[in-house]
Amino acid sequence: MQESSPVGSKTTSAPETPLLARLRQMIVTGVVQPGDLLAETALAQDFEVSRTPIREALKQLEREGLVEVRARVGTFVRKPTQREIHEMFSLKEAFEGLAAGLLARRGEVPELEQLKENVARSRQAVERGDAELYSHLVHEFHSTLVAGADSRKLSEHYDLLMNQLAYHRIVSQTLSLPGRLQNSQDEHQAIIDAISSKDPLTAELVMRRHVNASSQSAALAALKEDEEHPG
Amino acid sequence: MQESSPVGSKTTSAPETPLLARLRQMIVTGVVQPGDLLAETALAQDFEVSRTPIREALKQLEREGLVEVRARVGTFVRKPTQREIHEMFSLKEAFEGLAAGLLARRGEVPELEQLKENVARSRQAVERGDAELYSHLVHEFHSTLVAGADSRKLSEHYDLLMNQLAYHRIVSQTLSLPGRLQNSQDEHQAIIDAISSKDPLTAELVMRRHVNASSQSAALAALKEDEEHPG
DNA sequence: TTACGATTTGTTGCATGCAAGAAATGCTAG
DNA sequence: CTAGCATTTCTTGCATGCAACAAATCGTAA
Repeated sequence: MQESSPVGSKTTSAPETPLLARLRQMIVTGVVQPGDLLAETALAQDFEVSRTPIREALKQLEREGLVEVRARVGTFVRKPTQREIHEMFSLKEAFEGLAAGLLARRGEVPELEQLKENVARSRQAVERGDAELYSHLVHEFHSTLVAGADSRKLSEHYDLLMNQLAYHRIVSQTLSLPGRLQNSQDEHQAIIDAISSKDPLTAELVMRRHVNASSQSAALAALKEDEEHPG
Repeated sequence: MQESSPVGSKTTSAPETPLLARLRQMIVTGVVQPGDLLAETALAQDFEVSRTPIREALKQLEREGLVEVRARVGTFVRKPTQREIHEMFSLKEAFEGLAAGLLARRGEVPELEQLKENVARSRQAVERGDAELYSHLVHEFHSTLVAGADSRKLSEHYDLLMNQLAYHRIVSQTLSLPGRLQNSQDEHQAIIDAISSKDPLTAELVMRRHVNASSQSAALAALKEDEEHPG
């Protein structure tokens, strides 16, 4: 265990391999679906590398909760349980509430401007009835808000969480929209107001109420979706 | 991308290898210190396995933020930056606040009894002036509280966080505790009271104030420590 | 037809060899 | 003595071979 030099960790660690990113993308976007087998040999051929780097990527995805590696059986795309989804929504509320509070403390930052623009564009999307665009903008709103908290550790945990929730999100999103659309829009505006007035406590409170309301309707939709297409 | 059977993820995924656990333990307990080189070949000989499983473990520890792998240079034990420590304390507050709220909603559960016993034992430790025992009990208090939230996902994120904070904890806690000893004890009691009366909002609020106060004290101690022994 | 056992197939786990590159070392010239 | 360059050493990255095991398949007997 010899000693050496580098103790001051730099600003950030090395960027992850493109291979890992591509595999993760395939899962969260639903290109491969829960239950599908991800065989190392097959992937190695597809990506034109050996099994070794594939293996490393799959191991990481296992830790991220996206796949399940069963020894000497295979690696399978994982589907979160209903309970896990519920737990993850609780965490989402905590993370985004924290982010809103931190952002409110920061004052005038570019992310705040981006949020305002986002709400403006969202309003147009609502008027036009463009559900797809609105969905995209909602996602962007939450991403921007967390990024605006300016906390790398928070972002890491948040990304980890949202990757596991992503597949679930895209299947339930469209279903949960209609009823909550206008409410959601109003809540976004309220969040921005609280942040703009540098009121961290209110910002967090309003944010958490918003996430909670969204989560409940999304969870409801997911449950319905799951009953129709079990397993 | 052929399809297959297992879609219902079981209660839990496979337990991690003992090798990974041992390596992680070496880092969080300070057996190897920030900046130390963890060479794959050397570790392979120590653990009497080939480089392959060592590699996998090190990669995972990199994902957990405990080591930094520099390509074709070496794998080094990582030391969080002051900023990262600050960010992690924010997350700790959010996690434990969430846990306190969830626990307060659960009513009578064994973990609540354990917390009460913990406070009782802590009081004795305070009277005896047993700082080491008290330090241990403080850690146990927080662990039990999070476990009592009964959320696997929360626990996963919390463990991930605390592993990165562990080394920092053992070097700074002994310094930061003495001054806050009685305060900390009172706050623990207040947290239990709120949980016992099934008041989630108060439980979370009190918990967060407690974590915040402890964190500030710890961060201060760490800063002082760091000035004397710069990384 | 059905139940059951042997065999075949498919998968991951691990060991090992080699190459690429970074860093330390030593050597040489001034 | 110092600076700079060549060389050596040490490290990880990747490819590949083989073993262990699980599961599916096929054949056989009742």
